[in-house]
Amino acid sequence: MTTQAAEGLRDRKKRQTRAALSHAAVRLVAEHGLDHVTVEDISAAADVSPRTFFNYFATKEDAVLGPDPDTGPRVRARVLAQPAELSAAAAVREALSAEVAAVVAEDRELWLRRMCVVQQHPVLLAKVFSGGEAVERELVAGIAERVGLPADDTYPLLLGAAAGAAFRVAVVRWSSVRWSSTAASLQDLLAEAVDMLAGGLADPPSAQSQSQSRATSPQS
Amino acid sequence: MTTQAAEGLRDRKKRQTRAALSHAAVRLVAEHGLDHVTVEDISAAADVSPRTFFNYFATKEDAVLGPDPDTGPRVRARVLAQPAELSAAAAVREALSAEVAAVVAEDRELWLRRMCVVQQHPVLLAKVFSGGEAVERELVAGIAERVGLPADDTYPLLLGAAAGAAFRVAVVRWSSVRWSSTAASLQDLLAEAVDMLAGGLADPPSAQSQSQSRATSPQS
DNA sequence: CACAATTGTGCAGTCCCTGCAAAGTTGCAG
DNA sequence: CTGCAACTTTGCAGGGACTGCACAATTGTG
Repeated sequence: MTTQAAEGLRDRKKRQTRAALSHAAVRLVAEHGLDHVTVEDISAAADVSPRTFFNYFATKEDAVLGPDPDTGPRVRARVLAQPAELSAAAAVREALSAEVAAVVAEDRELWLRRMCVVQQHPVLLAKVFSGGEAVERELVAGIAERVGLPADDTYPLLLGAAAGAAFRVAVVRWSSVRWSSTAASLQDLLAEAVDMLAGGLADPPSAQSQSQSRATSPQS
Repeated sequence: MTTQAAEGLRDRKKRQTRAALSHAAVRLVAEHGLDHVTVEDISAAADVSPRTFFNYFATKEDAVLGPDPDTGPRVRARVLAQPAELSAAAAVREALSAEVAAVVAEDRELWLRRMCVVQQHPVLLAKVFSGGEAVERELVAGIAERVGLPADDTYPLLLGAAAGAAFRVAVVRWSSVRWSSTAASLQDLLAEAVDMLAGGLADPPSAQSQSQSRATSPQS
């Protein structure tokens, strides 16, 4: 499904090179830290010239966290493929959940290491879901198409951005909690976040001194 | 209010230098495009050495879109200062609305130009609300404190991230619509987005062909 | 095998960004 | 006002990201 049968030698090699660079980047950065790894190191580990590196990735960060090029279209297709009875928000939830499941199943080690890297370099968080970039645009396009609104309308834009936010939060919590006793799956955390969004961010789900008593407790 | 009386010559000069660099950066980039302006150009326009530039901003982009250092704490304080009867989501809405009003009133021209820049370089969108950076962290901390939850709990993280997403969407729509006939204010767009979030992203607010086919089917 | 198309590579060069140490400024106490 | 301490600015040297360009290598095709 991910690899077409009718694929020439050329495209296969491209995939391999790209994967080699990505894997090398993730491994080295997880091992030595982002700024202790140069593009030269990565290309050397992947057996290509440094110049070739930039034929595949625009920046060093992209090699570590950049999604492969067909992630966007795939997510978009997933959103449209959800049963028509689902609300748009539910469709997005299911689509993302399916995507996470597929991606983690396919390359578990890679993603575990990626999460280590993210934990050490929160700056890269924006790129995990490619904040505002290609994937989110495709997602927005899919939502827009599904609900029959223009892609620059508030609703698709907001649902797409909110989904990205939920995804980011899920990743953060997952990578910060996985060292503790409770090991929640990324999908569960994602579902939790999306459900909370769908619930309108109603006050707190489980605070101690909350709904009424907040009025009694002076804050500032 | 913004400038304390008890402020030495030193701090005043620092403020001035920072503002000069920021203004020069925004002006030049709006005029010539992001990659046709070098740090050297900016520092020259601000009458400081290139080296000094990096004493104030870590990156070129920060000089264009980076919020001044006390934005984070200010937003946090705003969240905590909202009346206790408000829900957390409502408090965030009011806080952001107030922040936008204050900031736009104080330096309108600067912000208009900033929006031009953002429109030309969507890559910078993440930095408008400093996606995942200082301001969002402070916002999350404020929310957490307000509702009495730890700052690494899902709820504060998600509300903060969602607010950032709403802000981004509002800015996008504002800067893409302001050339058309309908000129909505940034605050209105922000309120619209936050309300949509608070409504749980209920299906489409105004879809044409969907309303019936979806209305018959309940969401999960 | 010849030919076109695509991909890999080396090279030169620009620019971003940093550490360090030497100036120049400002604040302050004597 | 004078000397000292704290801080800021600046120049310099340098590493590393990234790009354009020309050329070599490889693959697809007739």
